[in-house]
Amino acid sequence: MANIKQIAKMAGVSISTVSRVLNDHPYVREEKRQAVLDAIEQIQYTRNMNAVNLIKGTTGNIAIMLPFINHAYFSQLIEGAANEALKSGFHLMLCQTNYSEVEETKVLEMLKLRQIDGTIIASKSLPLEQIEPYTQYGPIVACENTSDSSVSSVYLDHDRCFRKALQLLTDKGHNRIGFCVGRSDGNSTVIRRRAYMEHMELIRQPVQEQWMFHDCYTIEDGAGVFHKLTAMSERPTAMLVTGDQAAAGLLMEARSAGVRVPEELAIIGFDNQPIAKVMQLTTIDNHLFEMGTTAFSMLHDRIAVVNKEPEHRALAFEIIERDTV
Amino acid sequence: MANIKQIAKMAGVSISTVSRVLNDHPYVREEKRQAVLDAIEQIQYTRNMNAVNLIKGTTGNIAIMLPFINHAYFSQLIEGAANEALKSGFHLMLCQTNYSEVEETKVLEMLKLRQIDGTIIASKSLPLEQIEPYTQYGPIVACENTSDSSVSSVYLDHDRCFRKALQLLTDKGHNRIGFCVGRSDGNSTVIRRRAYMEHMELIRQPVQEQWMFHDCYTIEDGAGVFHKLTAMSERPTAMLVTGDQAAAGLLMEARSAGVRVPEELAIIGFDNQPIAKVMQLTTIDNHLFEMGTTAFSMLHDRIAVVNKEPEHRALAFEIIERDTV
DNA sequence: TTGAAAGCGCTAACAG
DNA sequence: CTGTTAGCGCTTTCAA
Repeated sequence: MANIKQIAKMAGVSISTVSRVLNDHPYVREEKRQAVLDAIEQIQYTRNMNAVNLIKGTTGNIAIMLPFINHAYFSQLIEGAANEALKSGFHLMLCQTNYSEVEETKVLEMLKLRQIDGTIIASKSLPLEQIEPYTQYGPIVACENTSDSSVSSVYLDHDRCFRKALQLLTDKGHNRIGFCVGRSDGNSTVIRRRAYMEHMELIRQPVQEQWMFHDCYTIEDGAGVFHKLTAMSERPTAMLVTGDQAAAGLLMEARSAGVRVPEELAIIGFDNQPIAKVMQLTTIDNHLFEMGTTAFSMLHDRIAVVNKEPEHRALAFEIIERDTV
Repeated sequence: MANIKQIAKMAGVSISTVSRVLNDHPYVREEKRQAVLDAIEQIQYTRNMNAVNLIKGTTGNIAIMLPFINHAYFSQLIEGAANEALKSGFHLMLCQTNYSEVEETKVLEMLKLRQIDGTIIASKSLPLEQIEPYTQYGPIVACENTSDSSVSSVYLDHDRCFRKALQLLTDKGHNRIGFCVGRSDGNSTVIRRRAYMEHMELIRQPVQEQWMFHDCYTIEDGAGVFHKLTAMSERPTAMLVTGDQAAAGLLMEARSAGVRVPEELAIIGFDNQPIAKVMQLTTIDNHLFEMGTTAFSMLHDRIAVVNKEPEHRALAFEIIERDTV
């Protein structure tokens, strides 16, 4: 395929001149520029970006690390990041890890291999200490609180968020409260669990282990929770469900089983997804799209300005009250 | 950062030897190999992939072109492709286009710029003639029928699929049938519309323009359709909805408005997504995940074997009968 | 304004 | 088995 040398020959100039017009440098006489442009047009020349990348040491690619894709939470996040990336002319590499530490490390290694200029960590299982060393190879922005780390972050304050939701439930007269979360060992789960424990203590309610559900991601998972609930002798009257998909599944089953919502069972979802609106589900809007855009722009800033201080930004959230509380 | 030369010096060998151990070539005496490995370990060396890419002319990256990400249809497709890509050690670049021809062209140009080794087109608006020329720069696999083109494809036979669904509706006694699709000018819409027209003629029913809805993607879009339907004096008794999200929205509103499903309104969705199962929605499983995996493996084959014949593969589909028909 | 030349870091003949 | 050498295609001093 055509290269810069051929263009130079065709246009009767040196390769430096070709490079100059390619890069919009000043100081190229108009007629030479035209000659180069003509030659480029004629043989349909395009730069070999690998050569450019080699010499520049950058690629214009960034990675986004996530466990799986087919989930509304990550889709929204990705969409936000992708939108911003598109605007800045960056390419987004999707790195699915299934929470495997080996795969997560591979993503980080890409930074060292100079295949990407930076990475967004949407969710991970690797401990932070194993991630930090990689910041010397390129900026990293995580979508969870990593304060005091060289890894920047944009996150939801799970503690405040959970407490506020619990308080709302209590205000509405619910004391028998349960919750559903994702990974049982995830960073956010630890925080939420603690917030929950403290709230229960505050309102002087015993804690029921069986009211805490893990691995709730999909509509079906939510539906499953309802059936587990009905099998219990002691049931909660309110559920906090992190993820509208799961919350919707729970709500759907509850309604079709004739349970009165919110009187017999109040539900608060998370993420403010379309399904929540249609089902009139009370939910917490945690600005996932904005999380994606912010993550990208923080990353972008750090790609542009080397050694920029790490930054940690908490996102606002709000409770959208609808019919399930 | 460290390069191959320094390793060579440290290990007391030539750069070729270093390259050989890096590439697992035979013919390297064990003690030299060990010396190289030690040096690599010592200064935490990793290859600069841009140099490798330059010389090899490949990147190990492929692109997936799609209009938007945050939609179950594409999420499933992406997940399939990403899964396969992961297995083969390829990286997936997410290229969101919003159906803009400019953006779509940019994705194709990446092939020329040697930023990717091939591309999957999940959905596009660019005419095929403008895509074909790019196959000289790398393989392209589209997720829609492109028979007789240099662009390979893996697709759903929309015609057969629509007819079969329409027939089911008719068999169940529904003659007043409407449908919802995505883009009004999309390739699949043309096919579906024709299948619909012919079916209506077959069963000697007049065609009602107002029963054909476009741009139905989300749950909310589906809910909106129900309200338009109720505002009509002449209403269909069955709807074919391409996309379970939209179908679910329609179904949800219908049920909560007290419409008897399927007697007064039968609904068939598409994609067999989790929401369909939970809502007991009859739907068509069109194997989207498989479409993604197949698209990738077809692409992969063509990256490995240059000038392999284009291939066109139709995927099977099946109707999952539940409670809405 | 322009061109020559020195790399960027690596691979792969080729000749030992 | 191993090293020398010639590039891959491009950018960027430096000198003219």
